[in-house]
Amino acid sequence: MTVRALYHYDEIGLLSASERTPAGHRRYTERDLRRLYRVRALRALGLSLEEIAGVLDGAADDPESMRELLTAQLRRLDEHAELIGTLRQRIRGLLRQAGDSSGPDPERLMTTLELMSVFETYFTEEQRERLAERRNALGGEGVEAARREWAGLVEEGLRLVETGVPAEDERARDLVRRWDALAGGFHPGGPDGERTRAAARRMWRDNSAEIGRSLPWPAERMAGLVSYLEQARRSG
Amino acid sequence: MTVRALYHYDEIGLLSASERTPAGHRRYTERDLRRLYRVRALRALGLSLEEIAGVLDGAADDPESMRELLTAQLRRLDEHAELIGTLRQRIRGLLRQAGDSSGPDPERLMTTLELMSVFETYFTEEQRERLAERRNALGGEGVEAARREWAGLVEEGLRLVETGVPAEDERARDLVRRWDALAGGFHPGGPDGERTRAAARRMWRDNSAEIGRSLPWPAERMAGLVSYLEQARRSG
DNA sequence: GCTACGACCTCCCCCGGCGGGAGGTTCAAG
DNA sequence: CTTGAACCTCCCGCCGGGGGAGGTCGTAGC
Repeated sequence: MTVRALYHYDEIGLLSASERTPAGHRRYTERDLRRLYRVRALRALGLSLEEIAGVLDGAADDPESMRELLTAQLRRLDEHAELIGTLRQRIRGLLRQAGDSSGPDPERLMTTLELMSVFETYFTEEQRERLAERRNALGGEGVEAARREWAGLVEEGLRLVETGVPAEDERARDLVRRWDALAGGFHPGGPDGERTRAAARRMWRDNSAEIGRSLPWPAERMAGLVSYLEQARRSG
Repeated sequence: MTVRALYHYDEIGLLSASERTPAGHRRYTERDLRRLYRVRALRALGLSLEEIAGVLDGAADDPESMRELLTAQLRRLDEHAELIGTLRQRIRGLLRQAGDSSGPDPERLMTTLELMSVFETYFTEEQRERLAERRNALGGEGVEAARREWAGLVEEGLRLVETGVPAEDERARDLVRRWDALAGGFHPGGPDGERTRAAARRMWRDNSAEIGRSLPWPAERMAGLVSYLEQARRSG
């Protein structure tokens, strides 16, 4: 406990010495001291000074307020703990990614970071949770199989683009259908799924270069493919 | 993302638009945008802007810095999670105390809070952990038995005080010995135990009224008993 | 009684990570 | 040409105090 904290409590009216010596020095009475003890204990539980003032001044009127405050604080702590848990998971994932290949690859790590940010820009937290649920439901091999299948679709699409097949061609439209079916496995059902699908298309359209950076194909070829597929989708 | 945050990043030199229009409007280039993505992702992991600036500007020189930063952050999050865990335990304990008796008893709750603060004043965090270990080792019934035995000692001591038996009397010194033996079960062994014992005596001496408030005997009688025992201890 | 030296006082600026507003300029659509 | 939105700079505010300047007070030793 520093004297600055006491001055601060005095300033904000949370706890002031009820007496002063003629010279102006603060004299804390027994009652002040007891109030200080309560303040410190409640601070140590993570309550704000404002909340503490409220419960200490209003507790006489409403004996329930204390319990309400504590349960509310418990909820806040629970939420906070959950947040910390997800952050730990994420950081561990990043460290695994950075550490599993023999040489550390800061470029790949940075790209992953960028993609995390792009993801959070286009999907709400709720949507990201739904998507994570779907991904977990598919399991590791399911995701890996989808990735391989998708790689085949990309190769096929790049061939269509670069051999000059128009986007209105039935082959392009069929590719779009298979592409969307594959992506569909990662989206939740119902109107939520439609929303995440739309968000994903926006994300691809606005950031195909950025996303392409994490893929084995050159970013500009991916960008071309994305706009080609978009055109084919509109035409169908 | 608000524009204020971008201005702030500019101000502290973390991220500034590399170009400006003739009118002075910021133009963020593709590279700026990628840097922004990294900043946002690292912020979302709980890193400070200063740390982010450090790792983004120094990562080229030292590819290890990123990993170090992430592991350090992981440690911080672990500590934070542990703190939150203990706070939750405490709050749950307080809520139990407030809720088990039929009517809520805010006075008792307040007294408990005061005692928590007094405890934290006299024992370091490490010492409190040791004491908690000992208490857990004794178990619930062990603590309850000690409490009953101790109540007997208090009654005995109050009789000695109030019948005028001098503190130098053998009966008083014997009481002190049994008192200390009982308390000894709650203290760790070795020099640590000596330190926590000394801290406990200081706490009793300075705050017998405060502590007595939580006991079934009047505070001033407990205060008298404490100073009597102290005198007896010195005389022996 | 005098003189150190510590403890206390008030007043003010500082941290991080922005939010919000005032007051002015610029841009794009109608 | 106007109008409304977007942008700019500059400044004050939050929370829980930390730290220092510059002055006063209290007490212990000589």
